Amino acid sequence: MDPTPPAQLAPGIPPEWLAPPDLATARAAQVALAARVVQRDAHPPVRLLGGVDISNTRFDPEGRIFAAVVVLEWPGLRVVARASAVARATMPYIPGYLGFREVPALLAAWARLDPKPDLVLVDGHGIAHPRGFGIAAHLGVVLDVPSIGVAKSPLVGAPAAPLGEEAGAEQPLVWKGRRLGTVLRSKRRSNPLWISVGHRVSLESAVAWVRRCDTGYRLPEPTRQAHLAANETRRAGMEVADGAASR
DNA sequence: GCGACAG
DNA sequence: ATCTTGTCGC
Repeated sequence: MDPTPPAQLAPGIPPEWLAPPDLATARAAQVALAARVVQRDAHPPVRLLGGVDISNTRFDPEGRIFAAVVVLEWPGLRVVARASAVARATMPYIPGYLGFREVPALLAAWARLDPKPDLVLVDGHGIAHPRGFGIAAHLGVVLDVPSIGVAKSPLVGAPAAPLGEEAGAEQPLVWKGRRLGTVLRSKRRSNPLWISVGHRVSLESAVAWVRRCDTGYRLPEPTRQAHLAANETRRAGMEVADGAASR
């Protein structure tokens, strides 16, 4: 693969905050960065949508993270660009600190992406997080790019009331009496999606975009395509490693 | 102190 | 996140 161009960080983001030495520092960075999250629509007209995800290999001694970011045209939802990167995990997976583990790899892939999307859907929570700084908010603030959190399971909070069984049913996501997002059953007989603001979008728009990106699957198309791309990247990366070892 | 806990 | 093809159920 090509050398990784330096990803452009938003002004005022200390690079060392991307890889804190310990959890206490990481936690402090989250609290400070969470203050920068913009929970209203402050983005250009959306012509290009983005999707990001990562893939891991079970028991990988190298601890590699295969990141992928895709761009889809709107409307149409066709993939028009893709980029990927491989990075070494700096941290293990710790609930509440996912951003520190995955964002560095995503930034590397992002730097190689062209064109850049106007709005990105991230696999994970936005502000629906103990300190209001889930990975979607993390990536959004660090790049200062509009983002939406689309998680497949809860981290904090619960639906305000039992969620309907039918496709399209939704309930407010509430935690400690606060509205953090929306729980949406995107498909019948499937577990719901946990949607929350990432950065520079309102919750209303976030939910609307996820609904618009429905292509018949549980996951919205951008995130679904990113997941496929991340897996392809992993397989390709593994082949290279296997080939080098066996030939 | 105990249990929960995105990917 | 990942291991894994076919299979049972809606």
